[in-house]
Amino acid sequence: MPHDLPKAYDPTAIEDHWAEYWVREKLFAQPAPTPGAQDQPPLGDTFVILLPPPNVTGRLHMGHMLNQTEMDILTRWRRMSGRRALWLPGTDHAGIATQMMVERQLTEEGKTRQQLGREAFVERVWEWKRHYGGAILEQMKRLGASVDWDREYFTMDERLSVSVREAFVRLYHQGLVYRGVYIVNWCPRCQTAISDLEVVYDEHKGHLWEIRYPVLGAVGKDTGEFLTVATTRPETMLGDTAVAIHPEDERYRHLHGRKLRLPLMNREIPIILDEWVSREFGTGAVKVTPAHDPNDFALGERHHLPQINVMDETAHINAAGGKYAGLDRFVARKEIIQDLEERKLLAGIKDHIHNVGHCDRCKTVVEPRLSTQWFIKIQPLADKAIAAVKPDVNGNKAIRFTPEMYEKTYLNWMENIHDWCISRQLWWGHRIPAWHCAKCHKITVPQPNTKEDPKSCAHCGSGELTQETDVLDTWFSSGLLPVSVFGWPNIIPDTKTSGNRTSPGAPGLDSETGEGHHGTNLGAPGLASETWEGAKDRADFDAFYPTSLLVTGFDILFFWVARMIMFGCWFSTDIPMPDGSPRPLAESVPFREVYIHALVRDANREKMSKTKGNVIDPIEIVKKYGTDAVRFTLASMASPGTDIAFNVARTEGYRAFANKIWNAARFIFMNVDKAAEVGIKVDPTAFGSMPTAYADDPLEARWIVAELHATAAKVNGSLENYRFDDAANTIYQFFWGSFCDWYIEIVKLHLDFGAISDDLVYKATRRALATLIQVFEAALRMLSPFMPFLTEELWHAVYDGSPPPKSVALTSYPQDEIYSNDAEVQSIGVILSRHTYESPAIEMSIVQNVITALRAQRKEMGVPERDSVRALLYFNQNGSHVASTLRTNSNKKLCEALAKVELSFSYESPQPSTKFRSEVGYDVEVIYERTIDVTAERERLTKDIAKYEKGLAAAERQLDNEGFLSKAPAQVVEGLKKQAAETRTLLEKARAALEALPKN
RNA sequence: GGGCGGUUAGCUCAGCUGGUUAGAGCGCCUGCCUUACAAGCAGGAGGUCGCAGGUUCGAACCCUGCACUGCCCACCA
Repeated sequence: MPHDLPKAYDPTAIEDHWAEYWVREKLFAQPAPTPGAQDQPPLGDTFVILLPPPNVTGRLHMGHMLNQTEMDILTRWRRMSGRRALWLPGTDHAGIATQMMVERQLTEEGKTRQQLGREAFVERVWEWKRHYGGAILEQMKRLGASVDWDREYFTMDERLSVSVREAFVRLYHQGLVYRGVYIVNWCPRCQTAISDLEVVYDEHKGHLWEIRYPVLGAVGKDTGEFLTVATTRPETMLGDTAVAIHPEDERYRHLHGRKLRLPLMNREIPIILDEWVSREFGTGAVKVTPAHDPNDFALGERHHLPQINVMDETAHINAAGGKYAGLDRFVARKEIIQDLEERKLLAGIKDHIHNVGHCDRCKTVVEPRLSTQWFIKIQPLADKAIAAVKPDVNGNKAIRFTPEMYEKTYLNWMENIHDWCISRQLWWGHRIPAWHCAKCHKITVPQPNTKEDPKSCAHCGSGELTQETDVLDTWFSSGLLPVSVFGWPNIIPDTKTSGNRTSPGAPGLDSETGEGHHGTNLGAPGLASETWEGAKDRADFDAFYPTSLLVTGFDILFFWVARMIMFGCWFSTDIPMPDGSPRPLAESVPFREVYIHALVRDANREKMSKTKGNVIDPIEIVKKYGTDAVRFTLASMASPGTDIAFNVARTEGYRAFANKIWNAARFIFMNVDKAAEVGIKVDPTAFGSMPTAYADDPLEARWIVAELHATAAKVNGSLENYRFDDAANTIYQFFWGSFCDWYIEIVKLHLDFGAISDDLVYKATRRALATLIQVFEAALRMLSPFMPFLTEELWHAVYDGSPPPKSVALTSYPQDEIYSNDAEVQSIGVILSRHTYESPAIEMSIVQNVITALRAQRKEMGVPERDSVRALLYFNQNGSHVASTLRTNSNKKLCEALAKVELSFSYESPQPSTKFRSEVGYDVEVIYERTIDVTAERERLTKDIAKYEKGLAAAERQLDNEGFLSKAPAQVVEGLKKQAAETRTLLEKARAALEALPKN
C-alpha cells in the first residue's frame, strides 16, 4: 500500500528506482517518424533540444547539472504542454582531452603512443572510451534527465563521421578549405596546432630584454654602433631575419638601408622600414622573426624575408639554432641572455607585464609556430551566420538570444572572425579526408556524396596516395551536430547529382537573405513518403530540424554555438522544405533560440576550480540532499544573466520543501484512508485536469483553486521567458505558503469523518476531500519538471499505484483556465472573478489578515498557544468590506478556529485604556489578563507613529501637488487618497493609545 | 586598448515597459513537540536601493558623471 509513507522524506529510497524506470520504460523516446505517416501530435508542435555533448572524458560538474536541470525542466514542461518533445543526448570525442588521458595511461605503463603506432593507439583510445566513456551519461541518467536514450550518439560514430567527411569535402570543393604554411598557435605539450579560441591569455609578470644588435658598415664590418631592440622572447632571436623600424623615426633615419649583425648567430640581417612599428614602444626597433610570431610573419610576407624555424614541435631549439640546438626554449632563453650579457650586448632588462598565451587544455605556454595547416575560409559562412541573428527587414530574427546581450557579443565576434585552423596533429579524431600524391605532390579530395576513398591521384593518375595524417578540430564535428544527428547528408535522394555543381562560396551568394544559389536539388513534394535509402532519415530531419532551442554556457558561445550556426545555415540551405519549397534562412538555422545560462560559482562567488579546491561535486550534494532539492536550488537561482552562487543552505531549504510536500501527501493519504473507512471514495477519473470550484464551495476551496490557476498562469509565463527562478519561487510560494499554510489548515475543519451520518456533512466532506486531492494532484504535475523524483513517487501513490499514464511526466501541465478567460468562467457559473470583493482572493486575504492580527495580538498579550480566549473585533469607517466578509458565519468560524478565539463584533471604538491592535478597517482586542510592558508598548507605538507620520506626510505632499492630481492616472490618485485616509486613522489610534499608557 | 554587465536587508538574490508605505529564501530574535511535517508551526526585528547631479507631478527603475567590482574581446615586440 503506497499510502504507508515514512514520516520524513528520504530521497535515496526512491530516486534510483525512478531513474531506472524512466530509462527502462523508454518514456522519453521519440523515434523517427515513419515516412509518409500522419503522426500525432502534428509535426509542427515539436520541441527539440540537443544536449551540449559533454566530453567522453568528462565528469559531471555543477555547470552540467545546471545546464541539464534547465533543459530537463523545459523539456518536461513542453512535453507536458502537448509538444512532441525530443531531447537528444550524446558525447563528444574531445580530441586533445581524450588523447591526453590515454597517453597518461600509457606513460604509467612506461610506453608512448609512438611506440604503439597510430592504429594501435587509436584502438586503445576506443577501448578506453568503451570502458569509461559512458560515465557522464550514466550520471545524467541518475539525475533523471528526460532524454531519448535510443538516440544517444558519439561524435566519432560511423554515422556522424560520414557527415564530417561530407562537410569537409563540400567545403573543399566549394573553395573554402585551403592548406598552407602559416603561423599558428602551437602547443608543444600536445604537439599540435590549436585555434585562436583554444589559447587562453594570462597576465604574466615578465621582462622586456633590450638587446644591442651591431650595425654594419658598407663593407660588412662593425661600425661600433648598435641598434637596440626590445623583446619578451629573446630565444626567438636565433630566427631573426630583420629588424624593423618606423620609416619616420628620426632617431634611426641614418640607419635606413643598413644591415645588422645578428648576435650569437653571426648572420647579416637587414633593417627594414614599416609603419606598423610603434615608435613609442620599447626602443622603437623590433626584431623580426617571421617563423615565430604572427606579426613578424606578416611583416616578413610584406618584405619578402626568409623564415627560419628554430624550434621543433616540442619547442626545443632545432639544428637551425646553432649551439643552442636541443635546448628547451626556456633553457635556451637563459643561456642566450647569459651569452649576450657576456658579450655586453644586453642593454637592459625591464619588468614587463604582458599577456602570455596558454593551451586551453594543458596550460602549457603556446609557441607561435610556422607549420602547414588546413584552414576554412570563414567569411562566407560568417556572413550567413550574421544574417541569421540580425533582424531582417521585418524585424524578425531567425535566431533569438536570451539574454539578449549575447547577441551583441556574438555579432561582434562574428564580424571580426579569422579563418579557422581546423587541422590538429593528433591521432584521435576524424582524419582529414584528403590524399597526398607521392608523384605530383598534389592533393586529392573525394567528390561530394562519395563513400569510397580515392584510388588514384585526381591530377596525375598515380596510385601512390596516402591519406593526410592530421585530424580535424573536435569542434568541426560538434559544429555539425544539428544536421548530422538527423541524418545529413544522407537525406537527399539521388545525391550523386548534387554537391559540387555550384559553389555557394562563389560570388553571387546573397547572404542577406540567406538564399544561396546552390539549390541544385529541390526535391519533389512528398519526398518523405518515397522509399529510398535515406527516407527514414529524411523524415526525421523534416520533423526535427531546425531544433527549437540551445541551452548552454557562454564559455562555448564561439567554440560551439557560433560554429553550429555557420555550419547549420551553410549545409542545410540546399535541403528543400518538406513541401518541396526552397528552405529560407529562418528554417536553415540549427536552432531558433539560444538560452545562455550563467556560471555556477561557490557560495562566496568564487569560480569553482580544482586548484582552489572549492569544487562542489553535484553527485555528493545529490546524495546528501536528494536530486530534487539540488535541481530546485539551481532552478530557483537561475535568473538569466546572473551567475549562481551555489549555497548549500539553499539546498537545505529545498530539501525541507521536498519534505513538506511529502508530508502534505501523508496528510492527504491519511484522510483518504479515513474516508475509505466510512465509505467515501474519490473518483480518480476527475484528476489530471484543472480543478474547478463552485459558488457554494467553501471559501478555502474557491480560493485555492483560483490560486492554482493563477500560479499555473505565472509559472507558464515564467518558463516561456526562461525565468526558472520566478517559476520555482512561484510554485514554492503556492505549495508552502498557500496550499499547506492556509488551505490544508482550513480544510481540516471540513474533513469531518465523525459526523458522517449527517447528509450535509457527508457531502461537504466528500467534496472537500475531492478538491484537496485534485489540487494536490495538479500541484504535483506543476512541480514535476522541477522535482521529477518526488512528484513521480507521490503521483503514483495518488493513483494508488495504478495511474492512467505510466508517469506524471506524460500527463498534461496545469494551465490557467480562469484568469485567461473571465467570461467563460462566469458562464459556467464559477465564482472566481478577481474584480469584486466576492473574489476568493480578496475575501481570503481579509480572513487571513484578521487571523494574523488576532494571532499577533494573542502573542503580544502573552496568551499561551493552547488557550482559547475571547476577542473583540471593532469595525471602523474604512472597514465595510471587512465587516461584510466577517459577518458571513463560515468566515467568522474560520477566524475563530485558526486564531483560537471566540469572536464578538462591535461597531464602537475600543476604549483607549485597553490594549488593542489597529489594522486597516478594524481593531482587534484580545481579552486576557496580563501586566502590560509599558516600556515595550511605548517603544512599539512610537515606532508605529513615526512610520505612519512619514507615510502620511509623503502621501499628503503628493496629494497637495497640482501636477500629480492632474497628470497621474485616476486609480493611482484614488489609491493614494484611500491609503492616506487609512494611515491617518491608524496614526490617530496609535497616538491615542500612546496617550493612554500610564506615564512613568 | 575596446566592449558588456553588476552594485537593493547580515548572506544569496527578485523587483516586468517610472505609480500608493521596496519583496523572497536563508540567517537572526521570541514563543510553541497543536495527532501531515521540529527538515515543523506561530509572531517579529532588519534596507536613506554604491555616490553626486539631472529629467519628471512622481525615480531602485530613465539621463550624465564618479567610485568599486566582474566578464569578454584585442597581433603591440
